[in-house]
Amino acid sequence: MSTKFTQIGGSKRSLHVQVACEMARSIILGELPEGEIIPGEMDLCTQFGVSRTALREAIKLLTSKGLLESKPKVGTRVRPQQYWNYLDSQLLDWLIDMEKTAYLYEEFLALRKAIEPEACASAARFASVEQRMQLSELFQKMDSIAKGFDQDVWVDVDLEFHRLIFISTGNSFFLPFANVLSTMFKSYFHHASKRGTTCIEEHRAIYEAIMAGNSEKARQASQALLTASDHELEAIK
Amino acid sequence: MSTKFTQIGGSKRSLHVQVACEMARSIILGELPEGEIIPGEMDLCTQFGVSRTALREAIKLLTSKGLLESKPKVGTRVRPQQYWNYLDSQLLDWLIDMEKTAYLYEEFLALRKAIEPEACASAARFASVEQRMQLSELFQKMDSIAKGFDQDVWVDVDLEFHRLIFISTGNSFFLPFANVLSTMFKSYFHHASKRGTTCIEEHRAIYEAIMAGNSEKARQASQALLTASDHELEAIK
DNA sequence: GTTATGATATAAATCATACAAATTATATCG
DNA sequence: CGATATAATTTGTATGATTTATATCATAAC
Repeated sequence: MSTKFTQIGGSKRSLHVQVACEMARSIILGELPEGEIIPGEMDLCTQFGVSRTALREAIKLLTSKGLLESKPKVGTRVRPQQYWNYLDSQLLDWLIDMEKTAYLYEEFLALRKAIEPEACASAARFASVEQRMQLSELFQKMDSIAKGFDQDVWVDVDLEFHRLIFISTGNSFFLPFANVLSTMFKSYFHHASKRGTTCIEEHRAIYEAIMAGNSEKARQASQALLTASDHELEAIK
Repeated sequence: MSTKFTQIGGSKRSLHVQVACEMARSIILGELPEGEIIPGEMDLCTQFGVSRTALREAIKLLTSKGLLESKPKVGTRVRPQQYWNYLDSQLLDWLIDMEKTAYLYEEFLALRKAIEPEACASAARFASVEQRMQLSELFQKMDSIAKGFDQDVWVDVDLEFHRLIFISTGNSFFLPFANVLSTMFKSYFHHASKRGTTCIEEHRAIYEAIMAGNSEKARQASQALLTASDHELEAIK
């Protein structure tokens, strides 16, 4: 286990987050296998070159995300992968910066196909008056941007559109998806840089269905958009 | 802000988790409104009667779940609700122990309706040979338990059945649902104590469809089960 | 008057150290 | 040989000192 980790320092993020990120990396890459007891706190402190306070806060962070589990005397062990909370935006942020994680985009699209049509249907039924106003405002912005296409601006507005839909469901459990979606989008457009389709007509269909309170139509429109996204993903591979 | 929190101590769980739980409670109940700066570390230490170490680890826990956010000089503030990670089993565990959270069961059922049919469909396509064997074993157990019905045993096996389906999708993003489902199930059967329906035939339909690799049938069977669950929930209200 | 620039106060961040508690392993005694 | 006590190890908790980041305000430049 000697000198597995490199010294930390220099970056802008807080120390314990950097340490947590490094450890998460090791765990995800399988350098620290599931069930394995990781080195003791003191060992890790010297390896990372940080104090025990910082290290422990890093461990608490990873414990909260389901990656670690520690007991007095026995040590801190890596929990089985099935307990990792992939729907945590911070964890996801660390994941997608790694190699061989392209498959995550496909898996995420599969999740979206399950969840977003239902979210759109719910939004059509439960969105408040205020939320419908916000959605209307947002879509008008999208519509105008779609013509003179500017990718950076588009991503932000597109994201806000989908986020607002999740919020408008009024279902607490749909909220985390908005955040995860945000993380995935940003990373996706960052890596697969130049791409140009806005699918504005598909978005319009969703928008109009939600405004009309037609949940069945909203569901179908969302499915249509995601099928289009599917073709995009194929084109890139 | 004086004496908002009571002294901590006595329970079996680690200190920082108890503190985190108490703080989460206050936040969720709105005693600490969104955007509000919570008292400084020293204040909270004296209020809870714990050291700064314990308090800070508690804050890190809540930060990881999206409830808090802290910056030097400015303090630690409560993040807007839309960033809270409701799909974190620990957070959920704290939530459902509180009053006026019955609505969570309904919201969760709505989420299940979106996600589980797709999960079953995926499992039918992607489950490995080993996973199919495990599922077979599990269902036989369910079938035998369903006759001489013992609630405690049933819940465990039922849970394992659904968990295995999520795992069998091979999609990382479906894994967290298994854990959340587990938390919700346990709480549900704990509160609404005596109830007896196993829906064994609905489960059988799912099981057989997955084993047969018939994803469309698996999807429909799952929908049928969830509709039955819907009626159960109605009966309790 | 408006906009940069820099000092300062403050709260969190980090460090270092000490002690407590829990659990495993070992050794001792009946 | 078995049960119980003891010791050793690892995480858990506590505390004080020190460092770093940033909002605020004062000052200087434009």
